[in-house]
Amino acid sequence: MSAAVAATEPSSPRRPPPSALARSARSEALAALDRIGKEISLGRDEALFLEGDAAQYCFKVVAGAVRSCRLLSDGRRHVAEFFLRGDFIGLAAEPAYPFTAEAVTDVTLLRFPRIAIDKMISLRPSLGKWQVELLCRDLSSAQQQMLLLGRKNAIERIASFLLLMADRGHDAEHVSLPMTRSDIADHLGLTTETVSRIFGQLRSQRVIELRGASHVLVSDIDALEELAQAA
Amino acid sequence: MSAAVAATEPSSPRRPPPSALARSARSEALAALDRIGKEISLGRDEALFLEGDAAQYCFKVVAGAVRSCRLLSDGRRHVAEFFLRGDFIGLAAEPAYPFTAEAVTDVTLLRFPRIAIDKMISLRPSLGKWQVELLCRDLSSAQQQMLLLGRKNAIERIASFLLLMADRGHDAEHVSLPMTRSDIADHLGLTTETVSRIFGQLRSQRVIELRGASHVLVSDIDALEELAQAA
DNA sequence: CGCCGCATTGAAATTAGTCAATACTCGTGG
DNA sequence: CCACGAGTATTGACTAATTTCAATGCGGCG
Repeated sequence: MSAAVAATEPSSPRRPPPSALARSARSEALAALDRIGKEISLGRDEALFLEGDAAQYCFKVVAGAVRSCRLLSDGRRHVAEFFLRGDFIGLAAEPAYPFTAEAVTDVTLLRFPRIAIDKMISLRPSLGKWQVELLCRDLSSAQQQMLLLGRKNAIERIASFLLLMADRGHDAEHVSLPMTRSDIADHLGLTTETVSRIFGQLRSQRVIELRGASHVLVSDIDALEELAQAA
Repeated sequence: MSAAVAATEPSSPRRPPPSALARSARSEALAALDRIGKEISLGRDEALFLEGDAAQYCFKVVAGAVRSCRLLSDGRRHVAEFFLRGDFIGLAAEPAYPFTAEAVTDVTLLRFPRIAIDKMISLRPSLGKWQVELLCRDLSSAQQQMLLLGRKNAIERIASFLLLMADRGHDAEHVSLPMTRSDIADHLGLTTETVSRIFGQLRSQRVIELRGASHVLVSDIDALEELAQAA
């Protein structure tokens, strides 16, 4: 459905590709993919697509952030993923999108017709493998998130989330949180009030500092990892 | 990683294949796949593999049930999925299993070397599509489960779970629960006590009847759907 | 027939949620 | 440049849901 890791950085430190040859075939294929994308922009809170829409396109985040969410009939919401620069959205081969995707901030995207993607995948085996790898990574992180939602308490959830965001940003010290407290709450299965309180608690324990609501400075990453019960 | 729907029943009512031709190519390929599987048996609570093991094999459940789980360092556990007859385990293309898989009951499995599977996939495009579809389905149901874990209360979780199990069994009226209360609790992010209490509550509301701990009779499926907040 | 493990039930404790009020912040317009 | 205002975020007091701890019950297997 999406990539948790930037696709324009083919060699993640976590999962090096099997060989230099495969690596170059892949990055060439990904570059070719980029070339068929059309750049589009959306304002904050605008929808890329709604749950149930025919899945005509997939997207890659160029700048800004996107959230995917599902709703219950009475309005309760869960935010499954946040997509940052380089992440793919809607890569899964389903006839209808299984979730709604909305802009968290003003956002710039590359938009790809799914038909063209499927065609490229069927022509280039390296792209097919790339798709399967992204799906596997997403599945594994979804299961990690289930562990968090099912078994971690509020502090552990926030600490885990901050570590994840720290990992994804350029600077592990300065974590930027483009989403609102409410987005974070709906991602972690908490309320905005609880998110706020835990941030306050972490601040008073000198684990983090808050430089405005959307900028966290991690003062003590070891303490944070301790608190996260690193699985 | 796994199939939520039996692979030997190629035409699920939910997701019919695009064409009769593709359908027969796929079922032929799946039959060929079955032929390279070796039948093995495990006793209750024996592990198929542990989280972090090299992912040499994948498995298909012939009889019995399997659970996949992840642990926190202090022993808290989450059961990500239950695998029943026909489901595939470990189909994701990852170098190491990202979770532990254990027999819920005595179980019979087909075991496939991953190398052989990858080879078949690269030779037969229909198998590759099948793999991608299973991954997408798993990902989507993982996200559904995140919604459950993050936003549903205990009654809604149990009701949703019973409906899911009813759907997977042969008879929607008679639901068999081969796993213990503790397995169910760890799957739904609850405790065994809460699971028991909710079963009791549903029984006193005449929504279900309990015929022994592992056999539930659904007396009022409409009420159950109501309670599940069907997403 | 009697265990042993699992399931159920009860009472107390705890965590996170709810409701309500106040404080920021950032963007806008005077 | 500063003041204002809307939308967020934070904080507090209270409530409710689920967990925890502790017994008791039940059922299947030896």
